Amino acid sequence: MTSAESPECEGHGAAERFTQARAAQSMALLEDYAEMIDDLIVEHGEARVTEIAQRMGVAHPTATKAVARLKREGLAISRPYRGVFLTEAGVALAARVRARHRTVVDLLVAVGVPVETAELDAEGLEHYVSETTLRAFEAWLRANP
Amino acid sequence: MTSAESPECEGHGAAERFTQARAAQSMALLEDYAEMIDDLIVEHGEARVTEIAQRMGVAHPTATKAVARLKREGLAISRPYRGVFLTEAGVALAARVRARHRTVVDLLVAVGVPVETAELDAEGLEHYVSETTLRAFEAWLRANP
DNA sequence: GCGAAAATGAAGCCTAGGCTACACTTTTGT
DNA sequence: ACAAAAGTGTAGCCTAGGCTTCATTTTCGC
Ligand SMILES: [Mn+2]
Ligand SMILES: [Mn+2]
Ligand SMILES: [Mn+2]
Ligand SMILES: [Mn+2]
Repeated sequence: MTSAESPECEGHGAAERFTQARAAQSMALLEDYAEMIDDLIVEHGEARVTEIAQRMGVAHPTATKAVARLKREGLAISRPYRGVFLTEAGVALAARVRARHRTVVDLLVAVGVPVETAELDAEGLEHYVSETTLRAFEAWLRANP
Repeated sequence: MTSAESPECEGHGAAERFTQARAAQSMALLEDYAEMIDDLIVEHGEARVTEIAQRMGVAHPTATKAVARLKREGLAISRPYRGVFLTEAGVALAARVRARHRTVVDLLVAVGVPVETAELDAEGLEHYVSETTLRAFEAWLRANP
């Protein structure tokens, strides 16, 4: 539309895409930390801030801030100088995120992306895969084994 | 690896994934604005801040800040109370981003994602698709027409 | 041409998410 | 048992990217 052709041809469809992408972005950090904390608990029985920071590739106060946000959102609990643990909601999120991550990697590999690259890209991609798209991926993978 | 089995079994491979994802994220905003400004110039001959803001779904000062960053990075130029234009580098970025966006949508649709959903998800996904993955998508689409 | 409307700029506030520096607590080794 | 080392918390700084509010400029209608 050059300016005001029809009252509402588009112009509102465009913004929605970006708004949704921004919403997904705001969950990305939470999702990655939840999954990683769950990994650490499985491996070590607890998740320590220092190791979370190491694996995320950030300084330890950065990890501390992320944990604070997880707690604020009801996804984690912790006490001073003790390990970090996930709430029920946190564990559920971690499980969902881990499954989605795997599906994304599987689909990438299935269409010819090298495994190494698939692992790298999936870490960013996963957070923008909607439920609908995820189900489409799963269906396609089942149909193309 | 419970703690320190082998000197460097892993623990450094994990962080790289997140570091790469963060790097991609820092380019996402620039990419979307460059593409949109290019769209507007093609449609209207120029890109006005108000319309950029409308299409991005943000307030106009937010768009102004984004344009300031584009200028700082050598991707755009503008003068007070006049339209925004792209530099050669900006036009090149826009073209690359537009092509990648289209490829991502095409691949999603090809594996069974509804077009509407593909358009929504692609707006976030595109920024995390590496060159290697993009080429794999293109090859797969050629092989599965 | 001029006044009203629209667009733009500028200032200032907020949160998220990075960082360093430093203080404090816990763990560890002798 | 106690000193050193490791881990953790806190404070404070930075940038990006949202927002509102208000001043200024341009554009438009008459
Ligand atoms: Mn991730
Ligand atoms: Mn992941
Ligand atoms: Mn985008
Ligand atoms: Mn796009």
